[in-house]
Amino acid sequence: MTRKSLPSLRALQTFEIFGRTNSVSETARELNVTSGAVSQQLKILEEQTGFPLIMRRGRGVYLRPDAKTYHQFLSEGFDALHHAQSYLERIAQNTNLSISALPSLLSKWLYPILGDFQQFHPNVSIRLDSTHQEPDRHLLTTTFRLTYGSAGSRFPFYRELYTDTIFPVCSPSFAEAAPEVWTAEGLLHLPLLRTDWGPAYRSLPDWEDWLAFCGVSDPAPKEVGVFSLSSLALEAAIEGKGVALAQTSFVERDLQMGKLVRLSESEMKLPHPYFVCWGEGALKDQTAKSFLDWVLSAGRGITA
Amino acid sequence: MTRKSLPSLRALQTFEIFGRTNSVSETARELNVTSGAVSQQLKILEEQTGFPLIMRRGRGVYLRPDAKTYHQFLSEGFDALHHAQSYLERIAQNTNLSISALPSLLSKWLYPILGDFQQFHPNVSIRLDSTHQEPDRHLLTTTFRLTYGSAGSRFPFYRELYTDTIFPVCSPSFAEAAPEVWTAEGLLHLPLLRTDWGPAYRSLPDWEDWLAFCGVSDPAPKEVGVFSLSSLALEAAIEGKGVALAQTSFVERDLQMGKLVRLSESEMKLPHPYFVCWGEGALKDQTAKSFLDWVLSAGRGITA
DNA sequence: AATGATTCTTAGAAAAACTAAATTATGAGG
DNA sequence: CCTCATAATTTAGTTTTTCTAAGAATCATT
Repeated sequence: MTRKSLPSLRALQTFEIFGRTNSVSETARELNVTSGAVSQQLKILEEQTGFPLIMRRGRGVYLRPDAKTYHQFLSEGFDALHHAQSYLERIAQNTNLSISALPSLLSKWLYPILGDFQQFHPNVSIRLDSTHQEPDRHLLTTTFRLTYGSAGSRFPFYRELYTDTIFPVCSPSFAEAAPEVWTAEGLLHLPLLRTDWGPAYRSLPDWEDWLAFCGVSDPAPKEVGVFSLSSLALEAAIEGKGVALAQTSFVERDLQMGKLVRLSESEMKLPHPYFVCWGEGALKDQTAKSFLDWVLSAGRGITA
Repeated sequence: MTRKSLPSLRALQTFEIFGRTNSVSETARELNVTSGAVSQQLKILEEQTGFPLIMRRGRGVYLRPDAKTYHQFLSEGFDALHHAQSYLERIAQNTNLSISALPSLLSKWLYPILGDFQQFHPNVSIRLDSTHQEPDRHLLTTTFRLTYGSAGSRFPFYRELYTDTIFPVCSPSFAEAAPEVWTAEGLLHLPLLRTDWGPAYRSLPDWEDWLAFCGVSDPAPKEVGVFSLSSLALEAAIEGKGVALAQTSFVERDLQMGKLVRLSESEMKLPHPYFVCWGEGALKDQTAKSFLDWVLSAGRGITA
């Protein structure tokens, strides 16, 4: 990821302005320096790039034909830097929220309901970060982190959102084609979509746990795919590729819309709850406080 | 066009790397400086922007939530600078031609036939610049300039390309609807598309000149539009908006393709020829020499 | 409590950028 | 052709910025 080193940035900047103005003295004026300084910077750039960028002729100085495209690219770069700068000035007064969450939790639970919050806080710009990677432990880099289980308790402050429950689901057409989906034993010989939670979330129940929970004695299911995110496993189930273990909070909409059917009345509790976490000074901000209240009440909606 | 001043570029660069690595020492490594230097630059950026970008906590340093977007924009900027740099390294060995020409001459004559040249010089990359503005008088900034009349003789070297002739044209459907287009007198009451050549090219003939040339005594034509480029007037004629004065070299294709019809057998010579111009060292390059030969022979094709 | 890894803080050193003034080149105007 | 005005360059010396080095502080881990 390390990039090559650039020529002197000051020289690049000088060259960029010179390319626009085609005049040393005008460039000097824009940079608030003397024309001698500009002259030197241009020479430095030619030395450092090893490329003759400029033609000098008496009292005139001109970009070489080849250098014009180079100059255009540089201009775009400096434009972007200026843009970044004006962005910074804009956000200086705005209220902002930055929320990091586990990918599936974000895409399947928080994001679909986030509109409800924004409706009441239309001027708040929210930055979402979808990552498995837990942020710094003090939560300085993000206002809130939504995560699962023990990961939550490692942050300075945290509160339980809800404890999810799981049950098997599949697409309606799949259920019609394979009536044995309705019994736990029947599942054994069907394609089961498995979620690989990764080393940090080993404790999350998988098909073996579900089958044991249902009293199946020798759980050796047929396996078709390992998905790194539960949202991907659910997509596959919707497409009729097999049966997935779904979390209540993640499939509410898909069940309502008839894209998935629930295959069992009983359900299994996850061993840990989801948490919302924040850092030391986070709640000083009124908007952050509102968000916390809102997200907690949304979490209570799941349990109820 | 003058832009606002940026914070210290070195500080921006340091911050950009820090935002990617999230580590002072790693940033120091990438910049080949000590970590103390990085620490200072980050502080300088915060001072200059007046915005708290970074949270410090013991041995850890973190981007503030708000600063992440700022950092992304900066990253794009530096990406562009790196891109410019790699472009420069790439073109270092290539043969390049840079050609500046009057807009209509470029789009209506040179560009359509340029493929013939490139066919025989496939490795030559050509940069085209379409502008009314004449380049520096020594032609250091562009290899060739194609221009009209006296403008050509102000460059160190120049040769005549061709002297164009003009005649009226309109779309076939327009001619059908208004049979009076075929006589000069008939034109007087039709919508005539006029080209405004600007102060530098006053000598170019307009409708008044054409009507006088045809012997019409009191030329006071009805006028519908002034177009700053002759190529725009031709577009309007093709769309059936009226009658335009066309140059032979600009409408050859449109006549062949039946988009326009020529309304008079006679034609009027332009007072001056087009020129191809170049600067002192230009012909040292073999490719430039080939281009000159080619463009001159293409120009002879018009006169013949 | 010791250890190791990381960052921060200084003072002073090194490098980069700048100024001022002399110098060169050229174009414009008489 | 000569002179004047304009622009850019060069050089020496100064100012500013950036860097290093070494010690202090913080905090997770052992």
